[in-house]
Amino acid sequence: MPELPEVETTVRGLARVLQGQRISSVQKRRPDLRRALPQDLGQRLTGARVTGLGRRAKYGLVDTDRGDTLVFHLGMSGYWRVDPHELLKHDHFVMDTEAGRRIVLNDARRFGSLDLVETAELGDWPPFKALGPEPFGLDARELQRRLAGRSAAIKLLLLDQRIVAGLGNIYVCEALYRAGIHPRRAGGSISLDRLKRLVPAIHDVLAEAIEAGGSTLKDFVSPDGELGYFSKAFAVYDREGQPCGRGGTVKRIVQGGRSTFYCPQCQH
DNA sequence: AGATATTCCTGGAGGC
DNA sequence: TGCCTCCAGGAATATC
Repeated sequence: MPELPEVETTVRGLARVLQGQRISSVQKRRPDLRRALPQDLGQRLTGARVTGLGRRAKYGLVDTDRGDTLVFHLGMSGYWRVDPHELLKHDHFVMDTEAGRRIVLNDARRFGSLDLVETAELGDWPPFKALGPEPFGLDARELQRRLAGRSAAIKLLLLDQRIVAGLGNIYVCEALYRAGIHPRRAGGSISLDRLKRLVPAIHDVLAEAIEAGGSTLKDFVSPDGELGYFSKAFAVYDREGQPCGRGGTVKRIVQGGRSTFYCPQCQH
């Protein structure tokens, strides 16, 4: 599912098609995803030139020369296809460039979003305003400060986008495993020494996933249609009952209504 | 304030 | 074969 590495991979793929290109037309194939698409999306994008692409947390950003940024979130099932032969069920948004390229957003579950925000106002845009720091650039002391006084499980706190922005269920499980930290441990009780193992673990697992082109799981496809392969490298995620690789056996528990995978032998 | 539960939606998997 | 239930994912919202 799209977490930070998949969004990063998607943005890089879209950049190859969109960077510097003029948008010739867009097509809304339904009026809403998670929320309504902007009424004036078509007018504001048509004829605009793409000046840059970027990412904030799990959001992809497409800047235009009109001072607007198209902000997309892939939710749980969203993905872009490039130059598809045909349109499929759940293809909700189509954008064409003057160069004759096409990108199509498919999102069966519609937990994703598409917004058009004035680039200069992005920092004040409500969904961005509360976001914590990017995982890259986060250091152990900063994380310790953000966890201070919190009694909730570290697993849940790392999923909270206000504490760190961009982590999802998969990479939180993997990072905690790598750092040897039990997912139920109270966030505020973790020593600085242990956070100094956790932060690099987060960096490493994300960087490796980006390097691998994002994980596929069930329905992530990179923009050029190639499947990523990082999912083969999961140590614990979706591996209940299987060996963790260091002699332990992966266990599944539920936290906040969602599955956590960890190794009781390796994580304390 | 913090912690927890619920909601949105579809499709795939597994049970009978 | 079909019908049923359960589960996955992210984030906003509601409720304790």
